[in-house]
Amino acid sequence: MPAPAPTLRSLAKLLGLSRTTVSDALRGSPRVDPRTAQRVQQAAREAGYRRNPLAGALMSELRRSRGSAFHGVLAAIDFNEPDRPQDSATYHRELVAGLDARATDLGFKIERFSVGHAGVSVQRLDSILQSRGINGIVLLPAWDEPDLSNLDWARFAGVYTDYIIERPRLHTVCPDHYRSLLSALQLLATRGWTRPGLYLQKHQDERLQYRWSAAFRAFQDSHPQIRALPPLITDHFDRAEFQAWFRRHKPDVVLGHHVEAVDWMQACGARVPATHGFVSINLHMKTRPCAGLDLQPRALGARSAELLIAQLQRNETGIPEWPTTTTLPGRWVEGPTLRS
Amino acid sequence: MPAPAPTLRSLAKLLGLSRTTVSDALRGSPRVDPRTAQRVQQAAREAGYRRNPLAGALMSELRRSRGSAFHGVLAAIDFNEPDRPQDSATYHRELVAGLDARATDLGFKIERFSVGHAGVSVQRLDSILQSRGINGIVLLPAWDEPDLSNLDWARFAGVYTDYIIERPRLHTVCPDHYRSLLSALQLLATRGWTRPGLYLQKHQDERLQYRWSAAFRAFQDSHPQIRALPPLITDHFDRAEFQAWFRRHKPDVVLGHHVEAVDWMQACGARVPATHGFVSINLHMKTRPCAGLDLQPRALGARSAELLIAQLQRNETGIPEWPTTTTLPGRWVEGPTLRS
DNA sequence: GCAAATCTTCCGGACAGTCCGAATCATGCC
DNA sequence: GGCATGATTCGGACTGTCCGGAAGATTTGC
Repeated sequence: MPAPAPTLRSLAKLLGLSRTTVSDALRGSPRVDPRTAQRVQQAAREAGYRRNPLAGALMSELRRSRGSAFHGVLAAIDFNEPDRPQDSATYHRELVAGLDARATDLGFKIERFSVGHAGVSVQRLDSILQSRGINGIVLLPAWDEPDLSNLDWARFAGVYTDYIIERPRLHTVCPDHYRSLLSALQLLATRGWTRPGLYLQKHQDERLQYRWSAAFRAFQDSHPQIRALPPLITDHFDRAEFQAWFRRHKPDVVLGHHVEAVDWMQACGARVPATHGFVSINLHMKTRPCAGLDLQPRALGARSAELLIAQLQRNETGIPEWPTTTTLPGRWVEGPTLRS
Repeated sequence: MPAPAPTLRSLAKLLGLSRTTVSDALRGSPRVDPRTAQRVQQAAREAGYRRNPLAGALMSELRRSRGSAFHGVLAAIDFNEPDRPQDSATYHRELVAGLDARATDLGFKIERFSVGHAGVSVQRLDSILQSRGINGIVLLPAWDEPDLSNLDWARFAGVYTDYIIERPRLHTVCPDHYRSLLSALQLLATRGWTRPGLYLQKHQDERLQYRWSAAFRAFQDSHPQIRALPPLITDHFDRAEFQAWFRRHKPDVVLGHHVEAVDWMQACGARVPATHGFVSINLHMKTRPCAGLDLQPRALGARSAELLIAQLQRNETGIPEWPTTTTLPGRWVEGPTLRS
């Protein structure tokens, strides 16, 4: 018969102290006599006491927010960037939808906030969140490098829903671009395509640390039967540049973000999907029906909610010691720009 | 002045019922009169009641486990592979150490099991785990593709601590090889190294879907001032092959797993660290002091424990609908094989 | 027809750890 | 001696859940 697990109260009784003194002592509060604190800590070690992190999280929240009880509200922060491309709106929306759905399942609620330019300042955000008793934050993808280092992170737990954030270094959740592109290329190879071409905007590749082009090159290197066409990586989408590249290297299937490339290919005499193919590497940016990769923003949003809520349940706030990246491979979707 | 948020107790008082009846009613317990339940639910909606998810999780766990000493036991499964290289033993040990430490923090305990060859069969494992009431499983890295699809996954939550597992498709936790190598190369570039060379065993690159070589190529592509030497990727570590490659391409710094390459370089006339450098891309495989990347198995183990325990606390078992990969960048470590 | 058994519905106790105001006691100063 | 100050400890209140049992209604058995 195993002995029941020691609790604050049983430990207190053992020591002839009150549960509060024991609690304060274990957390190193200056309100207790150092000698008492030491005695308590030793007794805790010997009794094998382990504090229940869930209870800790609950009580800390409950006591701190005095009255306006913890209601599990999470903030979704949108960076109001004027130069962000419009075509990422669908992706954003789906991300928030997944976030919302999963958070609701787990008993939390999402509220959206806008920061920068048309939105509030970071300092204002800090006081808004603190007065509302919100301490879980999801940062929606930003086009440029976001900076929220001015927030008082000791009070918050946060997740960024894109590859890299340095200010501060938080856990991130994002698509597995590398693996997604690799499996798309593998699928195309089994269907007989031998001259895949990649068309990217430079900024899109750089912000992912070249993961798109790296996967493309790695696939070429490991598949000798595939023609190693050089990818076209340009500063801006440009018809003339694309067509020069297309005519010169003659890809049979083009992979890229910009669906309008289909028109440009057809203007060069290619027939899509009869003779040539086009594959979108982010279907949420498409402006017309298309085959390609669904990067699954909805599932990413759900996963972000889980990650954040797990932190809150462990009562973990602040910048993580070892920030991690959680990735999800894309899902292949058939479409009219590729013959089956 | 905002009204205080409604709680179970305030709602119960309003309705003239006890807090337990209200709680049961809101969770659809068959113990309450359906008419009462409906009345409660309507009142809750009108009052805008939202249950505190933290308190819910805590109490649910508390009541269910009825004062047992620990909240649960997790299984760490080791695949007993005869052909696994010996040099991964340190990495394994550190991984388990991190797992154990974090699990203990969170009120869980780790027990190790061995499967295959010298260990038990998968079917035997299934019955052992079920009879012991264990339902959280961490799979330690396997050299070949592990197969645990025969386990009755409806009862288990699992995490694999390496890149890819297909049988079944679980969440995984592993180093971010791509990002680690990229930042190591960037660091070397800022220190003036211009001819980095990569030396890999083929199997090591393939099981990571070419992430090592892809990062190496991506770095070369994006840094024109760096000489793009071809990586040496061989079936086995081979001195003659290495030296031929070294003499021909003259790398000034070599990155790889196999520290013995330092001897081979020196036999070719290179002086390490005076004129040339060597960087290990997995310091836990080193057989002598060395500069390089610590892939942080301890932190990975800790993260695996968190991921698994979060699933258990949400009461989620079975194969996840969308398996994700959680990665952690390596940490740069100085050493005697590289001048500062 | 009435006691006993069964079922329905609701209630109360116990539980976790935290925070802050209040209580208690010792010490210093005039 | 009286009062202010400081050091230390304590108690109350807080969240939602589970289960044993109370109270009352209904059915069963003879």
